Amino acid sequence: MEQGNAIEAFAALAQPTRLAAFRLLVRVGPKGLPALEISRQLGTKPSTLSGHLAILKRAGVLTATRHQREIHYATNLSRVNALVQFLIADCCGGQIENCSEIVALLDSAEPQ
Amino acid sequence: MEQGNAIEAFAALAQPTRLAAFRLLVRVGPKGLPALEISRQLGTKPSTLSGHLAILKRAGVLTATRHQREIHYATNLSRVNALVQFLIADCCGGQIENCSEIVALLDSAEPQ
DNA sequence: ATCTTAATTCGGCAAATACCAAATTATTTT
DNA sequence: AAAATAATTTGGTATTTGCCGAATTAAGAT
Repeated sequence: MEQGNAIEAFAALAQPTRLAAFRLLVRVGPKGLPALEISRQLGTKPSTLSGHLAILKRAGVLTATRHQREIHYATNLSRVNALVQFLIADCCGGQIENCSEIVALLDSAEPQ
Repeated sequence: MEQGNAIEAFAALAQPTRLAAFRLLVRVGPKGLPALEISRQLGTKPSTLSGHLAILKRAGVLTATRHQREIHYATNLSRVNALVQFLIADCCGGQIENCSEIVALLDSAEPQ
C-alpha cells in the first residue's frame, strides 16, 4: 500500500453515502448487493450512488462482479486490513514495548 | 463512534500532508512531537501545517498537550481502533463462520 | 427486433478544501 | 517590560466535490 492508495481509500470512506454503502456491504458479507438494491436501502438516487460506488471501487475497497443484468458490489476487506497496516506501520519506531497497549487494542479488533 | 465522527476521521486522514503527519507521529510514539518539528520533518509551512493539525485533532486522531512553549502532538490510537471497529461492525451479519477469513486478517493486525 | 430493467455518464450549479503570506496570540527568556 | 520563539488565525484564490435530472450504454426477456 502506498500513500496515494491510502489517501484514495480514506477519501472514499469520508462521505456519508459512501460510508453507509460500505458498511451495509460489510454487514451483507461476501455476496454483496446489486447497485439498485443498495440505492434503495440507502434512499439515494441511482445516478448519485453509481458515482459513489465507482469511487469506492476505484479506491479498491469494493469489488464489482456482474450477475446477469446486475452488478454486485461487495467489500474488499483485505484492502481495509492493508489500509490499517499502512496507517500504523512502524508503530513507536518498532519498539514494541513502548506501544504494547496499542498493539493489544488492534489485536482485539474483532467485529462487534 | 457515530457516523459523523468516522467521516471526520477519514476526511482528516485523506490528505497527503495530514496522513504523513499522522504516520510520523505513529512512528514517534506516545511522546509525540511539537508542531514546528513536524513542520520541519514534513517540509510544510507552519501555518499550513497548523491548520492540518487542527483538523486531525478535531477529528480525534491526534492529541495536543502543551510543554512549555511547545504543543506536542501525538496519535490517539485507541480512536483509530474505534474507527476500524465502526467500519467493520456487524461483519457478515454477525455470522462469524462467513467471514472468519476477514476476522483472521484483522486479528493479525500488528505493526510491520 | 423491441421492450424492459440495470447501471453509468453528462451537464451544470452550490458548497467545501488547500494553499500561502501576513498578522495575531501565547509563552518564555533577557 | 521588551524581545524572541512557538503556534494559530485571517484573507484571498483556485480546485475539488456532491447532487440531481436527462440521456446513454448494457444485458436479458418477449
